[in-house]
Amino acid sequence: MDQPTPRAETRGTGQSGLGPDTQEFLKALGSPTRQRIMALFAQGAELSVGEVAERTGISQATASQQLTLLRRGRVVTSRRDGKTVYYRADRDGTLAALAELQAYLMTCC
Amino acid sequence: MDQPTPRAETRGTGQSGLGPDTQEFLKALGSPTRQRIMALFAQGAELSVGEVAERTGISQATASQQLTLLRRGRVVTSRRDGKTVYYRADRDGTLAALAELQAYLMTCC
DNA sequence: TCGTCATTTCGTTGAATGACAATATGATGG
DNA sequence: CCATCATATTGTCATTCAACGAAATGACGA
Repeated sequence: MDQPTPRAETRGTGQSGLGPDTQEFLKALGSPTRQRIMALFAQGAELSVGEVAERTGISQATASQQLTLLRRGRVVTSRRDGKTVYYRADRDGTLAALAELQAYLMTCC
Repeated sequence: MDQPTPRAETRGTGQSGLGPDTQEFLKALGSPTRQRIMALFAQGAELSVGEVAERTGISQATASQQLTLLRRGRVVTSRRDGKTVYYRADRDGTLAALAELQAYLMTCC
């Protein structure tokens, strides 16, 4: 039950703080394991789930789950080529989250 | 099965990952409760532990603990005035973490 | 179609986190 | 000093999270 185009952009949170997307972004990057995964995507590298699992030493199931969380945080994007799903850093989502984070931090600093 | 030994890595602020301070920063802001706390510090407001506890509806002990985590993440700073400890947003720590986060995201986008 | 490979989902277990009550620490006034 | 107020720490429990193995889903070639 996965929607490939979930553009639920609830921008109306307002004064309560960050939007849900940015919150997911922070949560995604706040995990040491997911940070270790993200280190593999440096320089625009594109890796399959199996490669991520092998390089990080975690099982393929765990890699798939963690990559799903990273995708929910708009940190990576996925591309399917046959039976293989390739992941890479999500430039737009990352920059958007960073911009919102910056704007949010402007309100308290 | 190959032996998963991914240690001996992630040292310093190279491209392999973020520094420990920024990791703590992300972890601190990734919590909904701590985000709710941070929303109180908008516009440079300065609040005591008891005020944070009362406004968020959590106990005084929990407020103190969460504020300690936020301070460890360089998100807030504390100032003691008599028996009261006032917390406020840490401008320098926040900007430093944001800068490092930006630099880190440059390596993959 | 059938089998196989890569990924995803399911079900479970142990560790980490969040929250509270109770207690300890520290600071000020009498 | 001693009492008191505000904060920090400790102990405990419930919830959440990370990770795995096993099974289901989806895609391609024979």
